[in-house]
Amino acid sequence: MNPALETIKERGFLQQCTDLEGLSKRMDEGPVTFYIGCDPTGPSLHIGHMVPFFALRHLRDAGHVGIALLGGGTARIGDPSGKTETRKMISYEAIDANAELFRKQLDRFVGFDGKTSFSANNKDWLADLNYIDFLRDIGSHFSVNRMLSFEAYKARMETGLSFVEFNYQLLQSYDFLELYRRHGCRLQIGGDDQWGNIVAGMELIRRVEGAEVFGLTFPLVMTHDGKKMGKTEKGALFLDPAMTTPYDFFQYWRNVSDADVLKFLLMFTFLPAAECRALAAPGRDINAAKERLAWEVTALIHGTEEADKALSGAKAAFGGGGDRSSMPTAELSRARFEAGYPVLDLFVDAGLAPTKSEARRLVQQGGAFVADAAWKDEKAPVGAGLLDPDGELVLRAGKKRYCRIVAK
RNA sequence: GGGGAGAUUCCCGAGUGGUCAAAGGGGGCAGACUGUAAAUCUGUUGGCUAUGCCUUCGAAGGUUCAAAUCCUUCUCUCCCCA
Repeated sequence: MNPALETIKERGFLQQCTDLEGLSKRMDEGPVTFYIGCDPTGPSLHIGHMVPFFALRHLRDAGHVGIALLGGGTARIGDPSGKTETRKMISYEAIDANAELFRKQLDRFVGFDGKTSFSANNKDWLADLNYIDFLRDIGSHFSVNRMLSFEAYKARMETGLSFVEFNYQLLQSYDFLELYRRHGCRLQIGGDDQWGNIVAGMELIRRVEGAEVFGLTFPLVMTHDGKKMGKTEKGALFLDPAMTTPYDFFQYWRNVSDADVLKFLLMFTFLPAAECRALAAPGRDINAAKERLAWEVTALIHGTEEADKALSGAKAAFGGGGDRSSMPTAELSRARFEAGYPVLDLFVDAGLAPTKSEARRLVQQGGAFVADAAWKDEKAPVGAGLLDPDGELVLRAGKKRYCRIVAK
């Protein structure tokens, strides 16, 4: 098999391929142009979006040409694949703004050079489509019977599917065709929920252009206990540091299940596969492997400096040395400590509890720690005497949530 | 266009005049056990100036001493027929 494909497979990115042998042969012959689509439906990419882009880098590094297609046009109607209900419509302005944010984040991760990797936006050819022409030229190639047999639509037959969403597949197929015409794109890669759309695009190109193109999907990445990877209590694991801090991002990886460590090392880092396997080998310190995983992924997304800081902050919090100033920090008024800071307010102000009732529960259940000692009395105020000489104080909620307070 | 069913707290879902901040499950949080893992067990899960007060059962009105529960209008969803 083609070495680039071998890498993809070895690292766990290969779920299905329309013609593995044919694709392999094609890739042996020379650079293949491929694309990944991604609809800008929110203000930031999250880690779940990134799986195909890790693959893009592997393929790109093997000499192939990757296109990141922003779905500025398709986001206007919403993809029903893998969803159980209609997504809310987003304003055109918001989509355009999101697309630009996505493009910047992707540029940072992929490094678009305009030759071996670049971005495109399907708004450029979808926004001004003529309905009649589109039906005539594209729509006539689609069979409703066939579309209804696709798993992506089947699931929605129960809950309802609007006509608009039903057309998503046509637009995505048209994207593939357009990229084939403009850039000679011969391969579309994406999550396994895109299989139906990818195959449809492939068939459209065969009918219209008589050309053979390929599709390849990645497994839907689940944690070993069956949850969607990258989902936290607070929502997804975002790339935007303002939405998910590098520290929290780091902690997510530091806390993955033992059973997921190897899989995540292979998929979300660029460490050689042999090294990944060695790190996660039985008998090796699994926590060291998690720490490495966390550092590597954080460094890829936020840079090595932020990764170092997150690691250092985590070590300080969990008692492994490190630098306390890298811990999550909140600045509070010194005067309030001098007046006696009500504990409940303190935990709320530090961001460790969303409401005072939650803070109260925390204290009552023995999960509130001030300077490493459990605080038992919800009524007792925290005085300035507990601040260390630097005017600092470490609070902890439960076992893992830390906040360093700096009194000013 | 006609007929029917429904909208409950983060999610699913019970509740059909006071005993309802609302059963049960899921999820979350906390405790125990641990390795910042998993599994398991226990507790907890609207807010607050707190033995009480305020907000919440699709929206707005109304009946009543008292409404998630009854009436009116509206919005939305689903199903059947055309």
